Amino acid sequence: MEAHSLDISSLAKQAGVSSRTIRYYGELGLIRPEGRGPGGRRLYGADALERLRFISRLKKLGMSLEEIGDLNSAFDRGNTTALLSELEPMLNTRLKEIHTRLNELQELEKHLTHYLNRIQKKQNTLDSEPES
Amino acid sequence: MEAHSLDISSLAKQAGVSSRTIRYYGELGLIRPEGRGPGGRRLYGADALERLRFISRLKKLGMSLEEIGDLNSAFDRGNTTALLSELEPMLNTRLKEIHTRLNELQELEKHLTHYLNRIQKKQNTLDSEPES
DNA sequence: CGTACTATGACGCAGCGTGATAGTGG
DNA sequence: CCCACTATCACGCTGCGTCATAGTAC
Repeated sequence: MEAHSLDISSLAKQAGVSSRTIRYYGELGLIRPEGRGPGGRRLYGADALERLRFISRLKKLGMSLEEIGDLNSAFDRGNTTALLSELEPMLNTRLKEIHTRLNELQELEKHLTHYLNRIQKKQNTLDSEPES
Repeated sequence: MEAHSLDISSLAKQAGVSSRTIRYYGELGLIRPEGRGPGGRRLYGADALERLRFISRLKKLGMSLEEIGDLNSAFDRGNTTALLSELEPMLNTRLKEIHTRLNELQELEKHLTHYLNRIQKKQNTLDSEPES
């Protein structure tokens, strides 16, 4: 194909993911090779790298691959406005979930600390005391 | 069996879990019925309820079923000292993981907030400065 | 001629939810 | 006879890691 086509492992290295990950994203329809080289090998264009980085950023923001897939058409059209307006509610949802999860973990932390204190004091009431 | 044997759904209700969960715990060797009733139905003693509650408490502390399984022998022997001494390092590990996770989530929160701000600014820009 | 890499296919993981199918209690 | 409940499979979910098998690039 094009002179600047990348094979799967080159792309993987540049994007900081594994080849397996790229194949998996392919199964989900998140990325496609420009074409296939000899031996059926996937050949990717430079846009694939950009797309992989886009995916990685969204994943870092806690989005699922399914949600990311939902943004595909906007990304494909290069329609920034549409992309942003779809992205915003998703990220807000994520933000709420993170707050919830933060609270849960802080609760958990308190319980654990409490438990550990009790253990250290050898106050064994593990299997009979009710919990708050 | 014993007059106070419980069937799986009664036990489930009292323990606040599903029948499926109890069967699954059975597969993992976390709980066993005293015996089987007519039709092969599982019959549980009162100790099963106690054990399920123990499991639930540990799960609330973020422990995996596998870790919980490791505490089984101590629980079976009713050896509180042994149980506590095995439990403590596990809980400490959990606590560290929770701290790590808390930090990650807080980072994530910052990124999300930052991103959302940029989106809103971008949209404003795009709104006032239509397609060129 | 190696051997490192590729392709496809499929199981594994955590903790159950959720059917499917068939046998039972009351 | 009904209907609700039980029993035993077994797939689904999330995001790949990893192994198996076979073909291929260099």
